[in-house]
Amino acid sequence: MWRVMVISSTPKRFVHRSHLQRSGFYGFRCWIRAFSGRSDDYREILRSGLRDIKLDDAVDLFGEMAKSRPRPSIIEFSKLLSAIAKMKKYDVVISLGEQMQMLGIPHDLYTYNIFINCFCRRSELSLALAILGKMMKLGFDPSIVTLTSLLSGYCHGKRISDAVALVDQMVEMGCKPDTVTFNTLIHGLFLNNKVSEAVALLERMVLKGCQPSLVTYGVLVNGICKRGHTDLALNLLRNMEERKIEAGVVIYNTLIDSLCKYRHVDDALDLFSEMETKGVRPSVVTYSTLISCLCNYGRWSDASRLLSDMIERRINPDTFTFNALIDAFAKEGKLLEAERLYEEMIRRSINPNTVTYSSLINGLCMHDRLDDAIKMFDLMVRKGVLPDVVTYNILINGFCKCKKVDDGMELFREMSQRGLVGNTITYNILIQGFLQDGDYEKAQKVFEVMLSSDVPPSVMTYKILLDGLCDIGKLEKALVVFEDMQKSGMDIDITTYNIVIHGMCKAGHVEDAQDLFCSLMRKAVHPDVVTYNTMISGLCSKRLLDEADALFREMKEGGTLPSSGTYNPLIRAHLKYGDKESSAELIKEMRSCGFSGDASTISLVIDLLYVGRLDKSFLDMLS
DNA sequence: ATAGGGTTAG
Repeated sequence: MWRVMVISSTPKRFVHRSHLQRSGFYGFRCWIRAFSGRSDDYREILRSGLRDIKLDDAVDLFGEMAKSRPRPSIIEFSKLLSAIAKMKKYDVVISLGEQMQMLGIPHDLYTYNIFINCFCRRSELSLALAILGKMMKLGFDPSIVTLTSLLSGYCHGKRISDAVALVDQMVEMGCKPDTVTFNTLIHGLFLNNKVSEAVALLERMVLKGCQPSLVTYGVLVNGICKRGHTDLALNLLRNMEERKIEAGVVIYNTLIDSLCKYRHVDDALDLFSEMETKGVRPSVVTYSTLISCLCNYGRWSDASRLLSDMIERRINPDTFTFNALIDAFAKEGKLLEAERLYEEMIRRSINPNTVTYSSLINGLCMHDRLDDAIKMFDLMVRKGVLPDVVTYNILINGFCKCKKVDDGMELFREMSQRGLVGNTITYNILIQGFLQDGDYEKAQKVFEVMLSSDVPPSVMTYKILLDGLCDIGKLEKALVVFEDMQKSGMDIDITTYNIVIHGMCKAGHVEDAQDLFCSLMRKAVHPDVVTYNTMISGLCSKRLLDEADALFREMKEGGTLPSSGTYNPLIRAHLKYGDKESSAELIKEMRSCGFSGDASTISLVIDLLYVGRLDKSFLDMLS
C-alpha cells in the first residue's frame, strides 16, 4: 500500500529522487574523508544536533545511515526525518520514507506521524488518511501527535467541520487534546473567520474536563481581538476569572491594545488599573501600548504621567516605547521634542531602528521640511540603519507632496536597485503624485508597471485613480476605471461611490450622479454624510433648491447627522437663489448644531451685504 | 499568545 501510494502521487516527488541519487556522490566524498583519517560518524552528527544542517548534508547523512551496520535505530532515522520536515522539505521526507521501505527498515509510530504530517502539509489529506489506515492495521494506535497533524490537514483544507468533529472524537476516545491540538484547531477556525465557533469550542472542551492552557486562552483572545470583537474577548477574561484562572500579562496587553485600537481609551486605562488590583504586573508592552494610544489621541499629559510611572517602577522604556513617543510627537509637528527623544534614546543606549528614523522622516515630510527629511534619511544610512519599503514610501510621498514626482520616481528606482520591491502603497503614492501633477500619461504608465510586476492594486489604488481622473476632468476615463473595478468583484464601499458622484457633479452631470445615488439602495450600500453633502451641493450648483431641500430632509430622517459641509452649501444656495427667511432658518439650525459659517459663506454674505441685498444681522448670525 | 513607521473622498 505504501509503495502504491507513493508511486501514484504527484510526479513532483521524483524531482527529489535525483536528490537521492546525488547522495551517492556525497557518499563518495565521505569515503574520501574517511580515508583521510577524519571521523564523520553519523552518530556524532545526530548527537551534535541537526538544527543547522543543510538539506544536502541531511540526505547525505541518510545515505550513510542506510549503509551503516549494525543499522541505526528507527529513532535515529526519525530524528533525521523530522529535521528535514522542519526545513519544510516534505517531498524529501516522503521520498526517504519510501527508500526505508525498500531497504526493509520498518516504520514506527513516530515515523508514521512524520509522514502523516508531511502529507497534511502538502494538502494531500487522502494520502495522510491512507497512512493512518495502514499504521492502525499494523497495530499502531494513533497518538495525539497523529491526530493533531490530521487536524491541521483538515484546517488547511478548509474542512473545518471535519476538524471540529475529529477533536470531539478524540475526546470520546478518551484522548485529551493538548495545547497544540487546541491551538491548531483555533488557528484553523480563525483562518476561516469563525470567531464564535472558536469560543464555543473552548467552552465545550472545558465542560468535557479539558483544561486549556494560558497560551490557548492567549491565542483565542488575540484572534478575537484582531477580528474586532473586543467585547467577546473581555467576556472570555471574565469566564477565566470565574474559573479562577489568572490571565497573564500577555492577555491583558492584548485586550488593552484592542481597546485602544477601537478608541475605548478609558476602558483600556480601566483594565490597566484592574490588572494592578488583580496583582498582574504590567510589562513594558503594557506601558508602550497605552503611551502610544494616549499620544495619538493628544492626551500628552496622561502619556507623560505613564512614562514617569514606568520609569519609577523600573520597567525600562525600550525601542517600542521611544518609537511610539517619537512618532506621535513628529506627527504633531513637535519635531524638536521628537529629536530630543531620539537623542535621549541614544543616551540610554537604546538603538534607534528603521521605524525610529521612518517616523522622524515622516514628521519632517508632513510639516514641509523635505530637505531635513532627506538629511535624516542620509543620517540613518550613515548610521547603518537600513531603510525599508516603508521608509522609501514615506520619502517618495514627501517628494510627491512637494510636486517633485520625478524625484520620487528616481528614489523608487534607487530603492529597486537596493533590492527592495515596491508594494501596493509605493505604486499608489506615485500614481497619485502624477495625477495630482496633472500628468495622466505617467500615472497610467506607473499603473501598467504595477500590473506587469504582479503588485496587486487595492481598492485604494482604484480610489486614487478615480479621484485623480475626476480631478483633472477626465470623467470618461474615470468611469471606465469604475467599470473595471466593478467587474473585478472588489468590495466597492461608499467612499468609492462618493468619489464618482463627486466627479459627476463636478463635471455638471448631476443627473448621472442622482442615478448612481439612487442605485446605492439596490446595492444595499448606505450613503454617508459625504454622499449627501456631495449630492446636495451638486443639486445646489444646478439651482435645484427644492430637490436639495428634499434630500436634506431625507438625510436627517434617515438618521445621518448633517455636518458643516451640509449646511454651508445649502445656505449659500438659499442666499443666492432662495429667500432670506429660509436662509436665516438654516443658519439658526446650523448654529444650534454647533457649526458656523465657513469662509465662502462669510465672503458671500459680505458680498451681498456690499451690494445691499442683505443686512448686517446675517453676518452676526453666522458665527 | 502581546506593542511601533507609509497611500485615504466633500
